[in-house]
Amino acid sequence: MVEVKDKKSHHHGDLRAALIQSGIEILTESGLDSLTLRRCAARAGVSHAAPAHHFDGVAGLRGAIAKEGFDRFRQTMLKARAAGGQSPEAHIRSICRGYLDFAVENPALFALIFSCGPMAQFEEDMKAGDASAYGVLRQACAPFVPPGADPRIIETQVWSLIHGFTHLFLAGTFGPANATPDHHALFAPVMSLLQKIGGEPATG
Amino acid sequence: MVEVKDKKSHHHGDLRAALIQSGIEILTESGLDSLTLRRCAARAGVSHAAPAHHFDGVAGLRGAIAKEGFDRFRQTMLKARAAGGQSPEAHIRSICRGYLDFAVENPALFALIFSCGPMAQFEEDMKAGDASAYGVLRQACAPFVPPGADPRIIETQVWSLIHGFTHLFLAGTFGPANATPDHHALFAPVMSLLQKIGGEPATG
DNA sequence: CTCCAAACTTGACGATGTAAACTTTACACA
DNA sequence: TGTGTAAAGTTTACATCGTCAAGTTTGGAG
Repeated sequence: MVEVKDKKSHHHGDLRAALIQSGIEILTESGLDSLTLRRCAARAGVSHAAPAHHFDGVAGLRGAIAKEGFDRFRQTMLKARAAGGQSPEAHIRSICRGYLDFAVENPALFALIFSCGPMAQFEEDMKAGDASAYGVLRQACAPFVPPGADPRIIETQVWSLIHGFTHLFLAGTFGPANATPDHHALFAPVMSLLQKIGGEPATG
Repeated sequence: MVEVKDKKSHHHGDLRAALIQSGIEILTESGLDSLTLRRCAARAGVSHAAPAHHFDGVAGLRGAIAKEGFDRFRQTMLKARAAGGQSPEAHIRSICRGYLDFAVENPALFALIFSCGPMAQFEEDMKAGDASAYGVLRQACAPFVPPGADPRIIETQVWSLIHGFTHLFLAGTFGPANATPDHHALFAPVMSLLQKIGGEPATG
């Protein structure tokens, strides 16, 4: 069958993907409170109860959107890494910039990702290593792990730092976010500490 | 401050405070999704539309609860500071422990505090200095600010680190939160980096 | 005592999530 | 080729939610 939806057809083609896409658009345009099963259905051009056949209630839809958002999150960081310098230090810096930029450009989606329960839907991603958004960060931390040390120490420090700054920045803790023309200026303390965390990459 | 006594109400003694208290209880017992105007009203023993006379819609109620939660947050940190050592390093460590502990013990309230728009309701608190939860943290950072330096640099680093760890911990990024008997064990990397951030207090 | 405004109630409306019953379509299978 | 069945989507219904409008109670000022 063709992937183009036939309006005469009772079936949609790929309603699940269409609903996720609609949800992300709604999130971007109208914020987290506007993300609704019925609105997603309407935007996808189906009846209000259609999503029930693809997601387990509104929580299921939110989880699926969060998962898709998590993947776009990862791609943003990969792109940032590729665009910057190629040293281990530059990699960490670029990825953290990508982290912040994604959140600033997709605040509602970012909030959704971190408000879907205990991230249960990413459990397999977390174990998949480099395939997940945090795998990219983990990869960037690896060169700075001293031989024999637990990599999670540095990972925890870097994740906490970049995520905390990003979340607080979105929350307006560092001043009204929309009044800040360049959020990278505020980002300097994080970058400087990042350098201190990394120190010298453990060569070998 | 709220004068509890003479706010002579006709039917209820102090419905506004009762609604906030009911909301916090609902949050603690049933989570963020269960926080509802009607449920708060029912628990406080009033009709479903009574809250409208004290808060501007559900957003107003959430904001008021967040504000009260923010104050309890601050008190938790103050208590932690008083219970620990009295050196500048011990102050920062105790406060960060209080930060994490409050979030672990009140996850829904913590989430609410950081999900109420751009924290507009705390604007005056932010400027009030030590009177706010972040004022306590700011105070603890002060001894480590080099003479003439911008205090916001170290503040940003410490806030981002402790808040990021706390938020990610609640989200389960470091593993299922309920499967972690002692969250302070995971906290070690943060503490070690905190020591590195602080370095030597700028004796003045 | 009268009267008013604040505090609260009642009733209604549209929007939402969800479940059940129904209809259409695709596809395996004979 | 024809048919049955299950998936996919629709329709209807219902409880709950936020919010508004109007009515009712209450305390106190004049």
